[in-house]
Amino acid sequence: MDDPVVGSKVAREPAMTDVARLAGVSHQTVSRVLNGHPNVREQTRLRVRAAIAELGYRPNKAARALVTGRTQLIGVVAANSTLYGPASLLAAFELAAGEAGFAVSLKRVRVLDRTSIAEAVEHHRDQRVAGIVVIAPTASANEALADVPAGVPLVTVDGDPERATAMVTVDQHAGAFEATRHLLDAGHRTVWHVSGPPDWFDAMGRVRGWQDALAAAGAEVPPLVAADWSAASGYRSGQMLARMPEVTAVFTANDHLALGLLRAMSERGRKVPDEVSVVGFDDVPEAAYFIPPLTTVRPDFDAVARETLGLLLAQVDEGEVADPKRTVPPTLVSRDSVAPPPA
Amino acid sequence: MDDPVVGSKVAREPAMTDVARLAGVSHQTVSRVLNGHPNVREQTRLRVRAAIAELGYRPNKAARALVTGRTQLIGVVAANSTLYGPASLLAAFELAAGEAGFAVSLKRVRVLDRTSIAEAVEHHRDQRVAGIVVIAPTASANEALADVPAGVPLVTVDGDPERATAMVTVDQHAGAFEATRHLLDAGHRTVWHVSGPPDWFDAMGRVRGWQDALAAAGAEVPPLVAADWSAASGYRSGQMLARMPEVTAVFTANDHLALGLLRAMSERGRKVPDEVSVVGFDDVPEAAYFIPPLTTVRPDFDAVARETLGLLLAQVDEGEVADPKRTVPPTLVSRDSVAPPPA
DNA sequence: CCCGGTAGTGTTATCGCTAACAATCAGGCC
DNA sequence: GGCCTGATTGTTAGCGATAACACTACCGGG
Repeated sequence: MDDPVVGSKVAREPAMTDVARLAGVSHQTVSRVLNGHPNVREQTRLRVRAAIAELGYRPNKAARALVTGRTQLIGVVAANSTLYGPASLLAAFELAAGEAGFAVSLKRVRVLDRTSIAEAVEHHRDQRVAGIVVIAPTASANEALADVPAGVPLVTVDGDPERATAMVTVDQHAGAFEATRHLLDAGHRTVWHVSGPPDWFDAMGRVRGWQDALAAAGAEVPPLVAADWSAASGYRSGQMLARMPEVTAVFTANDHLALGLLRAMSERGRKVPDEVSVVGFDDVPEAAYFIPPLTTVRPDFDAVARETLGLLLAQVDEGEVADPKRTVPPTLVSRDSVAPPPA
Repeated sequence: MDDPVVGSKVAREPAMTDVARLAGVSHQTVSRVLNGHPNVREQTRLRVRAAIAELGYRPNKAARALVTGRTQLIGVVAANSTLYGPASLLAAFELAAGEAGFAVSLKRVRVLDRTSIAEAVEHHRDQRVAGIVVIAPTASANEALADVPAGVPLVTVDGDPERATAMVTVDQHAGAFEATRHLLDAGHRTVWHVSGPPDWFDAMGRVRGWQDALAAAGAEVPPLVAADWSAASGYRSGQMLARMPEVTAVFTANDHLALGLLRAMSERGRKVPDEVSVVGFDDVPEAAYFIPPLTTVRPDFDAVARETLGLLLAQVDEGEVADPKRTVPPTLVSRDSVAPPPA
C-alpha cells in the first residue's frame, strides 16, 4: 500500500499537461509562463505558477532538448590528474559554469592522446552539449584537437599558444619572466631553471619566459635542467645543482619541483635562501609552509575560468568570436626563499 | 554557399529514419540493432551498421531519455575544494564512471550547507540523472542529506559513518589506529595527535582510531591538538609541540599538517625523526620529498570510487541494496619520519 | 458599422526515439 | 493441407516539451 498510485495508474512525475489541467489553461500557456513569454496575462501567470508549485512540477530537460536541439550542458575534457594547476582550473571552471546556470558534464581521460580525446569529444557531442572545453596542456592533446570538426563551440584551456582557435591560458611567459627577473634583481648573476615536461605548453612557456628574462638582462643562459612536475624529479635535479657552487638562484617550473629541490639542498647542507635562492610556480596552498616559505608565481585560476566560460558562451551565441585568445597574467608572491647571493 | 544544404532543406544531423531509409529497413529495426536486440538477422544487422557508419549517425540521447525516462548520467555534488583527498576521490570516481559508460554531471558548491546541497541535488534531479553521488565529508553536508527525498538512488562518500543510507568511506579508524600503533611499536610511550576540523567525519574517525590505539596499548592519552587541514595550522601546532620535550611522536590528520609541523620542528631545532617521529595521512604525491620523507597512511581512492559506482548502480538496478555501507581500508606507507624515541 | 491590428490563448505538428503490438514468413506436426 | 510456433520485421502510439499558426476578443480609425 506504499506505492504511490492514483486511481489505477502509477503516479509519475507531473508533466506540463498536468499543470495546464490544474491551472485551467493549455499546456502551451504553461510553456509560455516558464519561458517568460511576454503575452501572458498577469492573472494567468499567477494561476500557472501556483499550479506548478502545488504539483512540484519540474520541466523535463530531455523533452526540451529534443525539440530545441540544444542543452544547457557544457562538456569538459580533462586528464585524470590531480596536479594542482589542472585540478584548480577544473574546480574553478565548474563553479563558474554552475553559477551561470550550466550543468557541466565531465569526461576524464587516462591519457591525453588522440584517441582518448577524440572519444571524449564524441561522447559530449552525443550528449548534444552546447559547448566543449578541453584542458589540453600537452602537445598530444593539441594534435587531437585537429580532429574535432568545426561548428562545435570549443575552447581550449592551457593549450598551444600558437593555435589559432579559441583558447585561454595563464600567461606562462610573463610569470616565468617575472620570477627570473625577481632573482636577477636580488643580485644573482644568472638563474638556473628546472623545467617541466617538454611536451607541456605550460612548461615550454615558462622556459621561454626564463630565457627571455635572462637575455633582457644580458645574463648568461645556463643549461636547462629538464624534469617533470614531480617532487621526485625536483629532488634529483636538486642533488645535481647542490653540488655546483656557482648555482645561487633557481627558478623551478612548479612548487612541487621546488619542494624536492629544497630537500636536496637541505641534505647537502646548502642553505636556502642564504646560499641558494629558489622561486616556484603555482602557489600551492602549502607553499607558505615549505622550509623556507617559498616565493612563487600565482596563476589566477578564477580569472581563467571566467574567461573560458565567457569565450565559450560567446561562441555559442554568436558563432564566431573575433579575437578568441585570452591570456591571464599571474602575480609574484614574495616569501622567504629569495635573498642576495652569498658575497 | 558554404551552408551544407541538400535539395531545399538545410542538412541536419541524421536521425534513425535516415539510417532506416538507407538500409532499406524500418527505423524500429535500426533501434533493435542499436540496442542489441537478439531477433535481427545477421545480414540485416550488417546492412544497418553499414548505413550508420556511412551517415555518421549518432543516436540522440535526449530522445532516448525522453521515451525511456532514464539517462546514462550520474550527478555528483562536491565542495569547491582542491584538498587532496576529495579531489582525488572525485577524479577517481569520474574516471570509473566514464569507463562504465556513464557521463558524469558535476555540480560544485561553494559551501557544504543545507541550501547549496539541496539546490545541487534538485539540479541533478531536473536533469533526470540515474543516480546521485554526494561527497559529504562534513556534518553540515550530512544534515542536508536529510532533505533528499527517498527514491533517488544516492550514495554518500566520506559521510557520517552513523548514517544508515548507502555510503562508502575510507576506513579512517583503521588507518589512524595503524598509524598510532606504528609509532607505539617504535617504542614511543604515547602519541600526540594534530586533528583535522571537528566537523569533518574524516577527522573525527581519525581521532577515534588514535584514541583506541592508545587505549588498546594502555598508553596515556595526551590532549588533542585541534587544527584544520592546512599546513598553516600544522605549523602553529608544531610551534607549540616543539617546545614540549615530552612530545616524541605525533600523528597528524593529513600530510599537509605534517608538512607545517615539520617546518616548525625544523625551526626549533628538533630533529625528525631522531627526536620526534611523525606520521601523516593521505600520502600526497610529494610526501616522499618532505624533509624527511614522510611515513603516512595511503587511502585507496580507486577502490572507494569502484565501490561507490557499484553501490550506486546496484541501487539503480535493484532499488534497494541489503547492506549499503562499504569501508575501504587504507595502508601504511613507511618512510623516514619514524624512529625510536631518544634514549 | 466594418476592418485591421494586437494581446492573449488554444490547437496541431514535430523533435527522435522506444514499447507494444501487428504482420509476415518458414518450418514442423497432426 | 491447415494450424501452431517462433523468428523477423513493420506499424502505430506515445514520451514532454516548443514552434507555428489559428482563433477570439477588444481596440481604434475610416
